[in-house]
Amino acid sequence: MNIAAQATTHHGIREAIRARIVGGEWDLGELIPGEAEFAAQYSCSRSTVNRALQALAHEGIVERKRKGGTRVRPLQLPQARLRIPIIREEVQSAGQTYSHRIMRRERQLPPGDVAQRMHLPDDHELIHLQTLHLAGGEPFAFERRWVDPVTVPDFEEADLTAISANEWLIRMVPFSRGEASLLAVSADAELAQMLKVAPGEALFTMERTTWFEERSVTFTRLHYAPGYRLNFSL
Amino acid sequence: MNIAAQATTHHGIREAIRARIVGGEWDLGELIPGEAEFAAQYSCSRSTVNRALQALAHEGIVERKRKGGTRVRPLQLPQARLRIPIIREEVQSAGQTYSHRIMRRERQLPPGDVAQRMHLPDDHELIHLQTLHLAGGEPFAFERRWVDPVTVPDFEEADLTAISANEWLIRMVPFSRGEASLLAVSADAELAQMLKVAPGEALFTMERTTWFEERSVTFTRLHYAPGYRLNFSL
DNA sequence: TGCGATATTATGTGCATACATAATCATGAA
DNA sequence: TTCATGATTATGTATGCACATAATATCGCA
Repeated sequence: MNIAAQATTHHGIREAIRARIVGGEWDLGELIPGEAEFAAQYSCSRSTVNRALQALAHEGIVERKRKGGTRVRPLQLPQARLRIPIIREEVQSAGQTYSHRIMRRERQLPPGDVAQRMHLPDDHELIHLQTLHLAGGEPFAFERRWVDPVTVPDFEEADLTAISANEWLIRMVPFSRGEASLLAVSADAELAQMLKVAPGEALFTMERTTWFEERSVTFTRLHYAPGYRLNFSL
Repeated sequence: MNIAAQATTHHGIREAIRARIVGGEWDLGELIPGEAEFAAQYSCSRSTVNRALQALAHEGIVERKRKGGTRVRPLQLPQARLRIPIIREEVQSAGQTYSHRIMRRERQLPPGDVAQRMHLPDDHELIHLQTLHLAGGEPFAFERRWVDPVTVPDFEEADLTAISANEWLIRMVPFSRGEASLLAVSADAELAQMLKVAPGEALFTMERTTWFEERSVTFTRLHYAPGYRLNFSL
């Protein structure tokens, strides 16, 4: 019933142990054999078993404690690696031609909730950008973005016709960390007009705030046209 | 500017190198020093550097190729680890009391789209369950679930008053893999009544299909009450 | 010059060993 | 009995070494 009888590679052993766990050899929360025991079973060194078990712990399959041993994780909480898609790639990989139109671009005071999410004072001016993303000429998503010109001084003169603001920022300020929320909103009049849908339509929405070393970079609110799904595997 | 000057532990070195990458010491796509070079710089063994760089590669910060060396990843695509919350924990961690009411429970043929998502023929009977999840007595989310009684024969007689179907299934069929989609839907009449909102309201919705070793376990469509946000960090 | 064989090189991996660290268990004194 | 102390034990981690593997560079020959 083993998935495959591999050589004594660390991920061969990882898969072997995973199969035994999934196969129900041990109950949830139960202690599984120690590294030395596995090493003997698979005739490999303890280091190799260690790497295998560490990988399983990293995945959340098992929990390990010094001296406490390794046990099957009691409640297997589903988790997934979610890739935030780049809109252009998303559209193109669906076989459609991508384009975008900048509807608005100006320097202004942000609304209170935006300033709050970016951890900025109310009187801090930001660059406000509205972009309509199109797939095959049809509205795909509408984006409202605020950028902090203090953190990204070059943004104000950036040429955003060839490359979208999102990709421009990723290129200029990589390795920024951030927070994101997913939610559903009803289309207001402006959104309805932009996306060519009826007011009140349910729109899948993603908000993102990103920082680079404690300095706010950008906040975006992205509304997808109806029918959009964000898929991932768990 | 170093995060911290640790000893020569593999994750000390990992963070040191990460800081140098983030600090812009090398351009995007540029080759960074080899393992031997880093080992010399930090006076540790090549194995230790190897682990550190492998971790960074796993994170997507760098790309490694045998003989090709290690280079900073050209386009840093944002990705996140999304934890699918368990509703009870979600409600309780917000300080509210959780409860649920089973509104419906019967064996029936599923709608075509459900059968399709579970990779089942149209004439395969499933257990259909409708549950209202409440936070502090108020509707929090409404769930329609289909369970395959062939894969999970015990489910039909499961006592779902103390424990929710979701947690029951996680306990009985752990380690199942699956797919999920996030989307926005407008409340139909039934949803509006269940969640006590106006028809047409935008509802954040999660669909999940899970399998255990090629056998379908369950498909759920979960509609959250308005105002819900799924938060995560990137 | 063109091309295939060979050498070189950077990462990938396994192993034996040594020591570190944290939690538990056993011991013994108050 | 209770509590402090030290022994025990399982995992965590670093190291030197050997060899595997893949991609590139180089060389030699036609």
